[in-house]
Amino acid sequence: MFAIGKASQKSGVHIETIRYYEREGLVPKPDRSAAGRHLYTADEIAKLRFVKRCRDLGFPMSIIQTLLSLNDEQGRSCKEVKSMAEDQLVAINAKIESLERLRAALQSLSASCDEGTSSCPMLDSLMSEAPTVPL
Amino acid sequence: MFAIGKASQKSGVHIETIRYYEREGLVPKPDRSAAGRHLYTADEIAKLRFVKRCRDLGFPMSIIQTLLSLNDEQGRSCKEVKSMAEDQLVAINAKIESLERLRAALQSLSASCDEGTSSCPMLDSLMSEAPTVPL
DNA sequence: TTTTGCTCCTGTAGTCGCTACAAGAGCTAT
DNA sequence: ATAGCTCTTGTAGCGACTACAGGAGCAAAA
Repeated sequence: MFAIGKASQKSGVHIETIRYYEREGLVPKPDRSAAGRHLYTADEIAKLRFVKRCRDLGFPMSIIQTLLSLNDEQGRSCKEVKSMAEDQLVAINAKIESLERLRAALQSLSASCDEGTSSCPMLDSLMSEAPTVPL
Repeated sequence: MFAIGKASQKSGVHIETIRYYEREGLVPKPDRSAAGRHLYTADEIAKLRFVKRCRDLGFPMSIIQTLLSLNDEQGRSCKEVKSMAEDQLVAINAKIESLERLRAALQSLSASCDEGTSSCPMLDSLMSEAPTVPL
């Protein structure tokens, strides 16, 4: 049994964030010591670590909630998990593509921006009705 | 002179978002008609369009505020603008790389997840102390 | 002219995923 | 005993919106 500081260290989730997850019902509030402190079991810490990894993978909390319940459920969870992972992959790919388009636009605007000129081509383009760069 | 609905249409910024920008002081509140409605000039609409384009390029509001003031200032703004654009490019590249790492991790986890098995390798890996996939 | 239905106004609260702070109680090491 | 860390609850803030509620105004059809 570990206090919240240890649980935070072992899971990699900040103390404040653990409390936030508990408030939001993403993970259950653990039992307490006589003095009213939360005490975490190894299982509860594993759950926190799971949440952290999923967040790092870009899953929103609502999806993580579902994943946690699939995990508790045992059984034919794998198919659903895989499909959620694939949805997430699609979302990540979309984000990457949109950032790449953005980068191209910014690079082209930035390249037009030379040092000596009195007005700024980049600002002018962004202000104009028909921009020189597609977004 | 255009009412807020037209200004929204012409700039591509949602009405509520225009009001939000005005509340935050990013753009000035326009003059009013006799009946108390905001009336937007072409210039004010251009400013809104500028803010929209910058937001689409991923600039935060604080940077946009600086860009707007550089634009008003006239003069040797171009160099500073270019440097801000380059900072933004660095940030975008970092985001793209981190998303690509994420994608690799998710793909590898998802690939391990086959349909028939009773427990889910992906969930197991995410729950375990030493994960099979680097983040 | 009245009525219908759109637009506009202000103000407030909600979103997501935290993060920070305050004021107090408890626990541990010297 | 004391110093200094850790824990508790509660609340407010972040960025960039978005979504109401409740009311006023305005333009065009009947």
